[in-house]
Amino acid sequence: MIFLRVAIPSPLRKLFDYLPPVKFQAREYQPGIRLLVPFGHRTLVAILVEVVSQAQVDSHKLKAVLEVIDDTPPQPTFIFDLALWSAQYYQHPIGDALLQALPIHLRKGEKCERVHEYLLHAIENPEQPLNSRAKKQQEAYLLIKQHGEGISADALKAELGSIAAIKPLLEKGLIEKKHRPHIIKSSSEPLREPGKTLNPEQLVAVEYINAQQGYQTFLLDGITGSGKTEVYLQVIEKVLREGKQALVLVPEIGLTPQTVFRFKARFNVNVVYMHSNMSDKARFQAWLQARDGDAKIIIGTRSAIFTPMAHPGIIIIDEEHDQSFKQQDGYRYSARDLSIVRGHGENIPVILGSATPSLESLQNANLKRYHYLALNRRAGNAVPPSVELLDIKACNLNAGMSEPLIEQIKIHLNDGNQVLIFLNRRGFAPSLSCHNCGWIAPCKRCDARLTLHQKPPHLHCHHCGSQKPIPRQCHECNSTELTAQGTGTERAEQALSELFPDFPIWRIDRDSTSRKNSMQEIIDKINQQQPGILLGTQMLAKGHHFAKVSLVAILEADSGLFSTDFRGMERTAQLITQVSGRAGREEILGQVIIQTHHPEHPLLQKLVHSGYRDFAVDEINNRANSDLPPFSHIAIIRAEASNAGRAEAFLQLAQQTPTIENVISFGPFPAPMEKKAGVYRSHLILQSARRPLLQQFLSQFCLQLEHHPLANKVRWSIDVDPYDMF
DNA sequence: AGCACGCCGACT
DNA sequence: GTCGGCGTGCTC
Repeated sequence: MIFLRVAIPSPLRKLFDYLPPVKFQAREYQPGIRLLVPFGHRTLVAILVEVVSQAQVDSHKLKAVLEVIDDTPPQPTFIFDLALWSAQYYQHPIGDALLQALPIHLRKGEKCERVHEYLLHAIENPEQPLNSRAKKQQEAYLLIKQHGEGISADALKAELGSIAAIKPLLEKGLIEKKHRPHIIKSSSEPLREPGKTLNPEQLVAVEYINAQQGYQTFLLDGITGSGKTEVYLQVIEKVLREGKQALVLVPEIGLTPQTVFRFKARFNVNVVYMHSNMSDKARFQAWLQARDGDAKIIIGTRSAIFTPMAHPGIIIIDEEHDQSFKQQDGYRYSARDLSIVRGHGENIPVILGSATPSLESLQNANLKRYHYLALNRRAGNAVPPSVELLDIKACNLNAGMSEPLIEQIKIHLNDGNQVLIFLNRRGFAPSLSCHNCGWIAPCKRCDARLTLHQKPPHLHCHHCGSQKPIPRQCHECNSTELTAQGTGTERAEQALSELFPDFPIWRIDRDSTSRKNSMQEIIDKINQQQPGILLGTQMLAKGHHFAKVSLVAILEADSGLFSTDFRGMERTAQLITQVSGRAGREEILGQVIIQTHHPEHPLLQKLVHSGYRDFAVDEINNRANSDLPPFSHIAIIRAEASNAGRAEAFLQLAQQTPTIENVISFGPFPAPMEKKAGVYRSHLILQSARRPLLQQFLSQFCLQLEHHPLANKVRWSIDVDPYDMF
């Protein structure tokens, strides 16, 4: 008798045993295949983990598998094992973790088949004549006839706008469908256009990486504009020449058409990408092409780390410090960290690239776990920008801008250049307060203030999304003197348009770019090169190249300096450095002005006068002195409940279970924003100097939590290697 | 997480 | 009388 032990997408951290399907047939059950099983009152897609001869529960409780979906596992064993490893490491329920490693199409139980793409061919001597009145059909027929090798329905649609004519033409036998051969002309020469000439640093990096065999991790630390992408391209070239594939992960907002275009322009190979705004079907087809080796370059965001490759060649993580590589809810895995595990397992190199590497990666380079490669020179003759701290302690501010800054903006605009103003706050003002009694409009569901927006006028909570009209009177004293406190991008835009009425202002934040393509439209306008002001939030910090920007102004550097989060300083430094990198490219000398109330802050001083790397050395020392990551490893147990105190009570009880030696727990503490979207949140922090010890402890601790008397009354989750402490 | 079961309040 | 509110408990 055999039993099928399967993983079920549920929050339960265990496997479930099933009987083989009733219509029993002698067959082999390979781990990794998908099964349809009855579970409670539902039918779910499950994944076979192992075949056992002894069930873990009484046989009368066992149900039978309804259907075997796959004959063979849809993904290679290695990816299945990676997903298992990740479920274990991140302490996430196994079924959910295994299913999240698959494309959505497969999670839903769809058959794992490649859609055979058809090409339409014209039939030479059709039995029926073409209907002379059907103009659309004639047009389509002629176009198809022109394509001797056939044309896809998609391409036809692009030409004609409609493909309604295909059906009648097929029925009349005027055209026919033929399978497109899968192997896309794999020309022996992968280069479509020659690579750029490398500067000596790039050359060293490319040659160093290409000289290594098998698994190695390289930290490519290259300042903005130093040509990291060219290094990636030339390393990929070697991979392609060996007939292997490259997986390139980019931050969520970094996957733009231009990114993909750069790879397609260079190489004569099938490049696919996976992005959240593609259809499930399109992503699944890209996944299949990668799995079967037909896609040679795969570009994707976080979840693409689980994309199988038939001939793995290299993994590249661009902007490795970016927080979007860590999933921030549910299954909290880090695609960057998994890329190292994967590279090691598949014995292929991994490149982590960034202008502002994470302190973890820098420390790994210090310990010689990673090879450190630096690119310090900007491409062309671009000179690094001059950076200054502007003390605004005693300054009058107009919408967050000091007099000296406004003067500088004027100079740069009059020189015919563009100015970039960075303000990491959306809306008109971060709060609305009563001039008479000091009351501040609060969010009912969060421990937060409501942000005032003017376009359209309303109060908006940026933490839970709730909105309400602007009150006319103070809720405490009924005074009508309500005033906007502080500055957001809307207000800065208004002030700038009054100060500089002759120049265009382009505002870039979530509100101004919510419409599809509106971001691209604004960027196109900016790149028309006339002088003007770009004003925006961190959306401005990444990727986009603005050739005409000569001045970058950071209106407020202080918010991250005294953050309760130990990574606050690191993030601030990364953001300042990334934004500053937008200043001055090519022939224009760049200037960066950072407004601050704390010009004497030692880390700010270090960052401005010595740069990110020296800053990082100091900050790594600080981490070492306070035993924080990367010098220790932590996990957070987060609990939330609608009932105040219950989340904390849960963790309080949990905290009483003894830890093992060398694992310590702190807390529980109320979360930095205790109440959010109507729920109360509490944290328990576990820390150890040794990763395996923390792992060992967490495995048993999770099981205890699951059977905790309050476990059903609170929502709880675990975050291993948390990125932020919220 | 779902989903059903179950036991109390305001509707045709 | 019953539709539906969400507390509680279970899932091989």
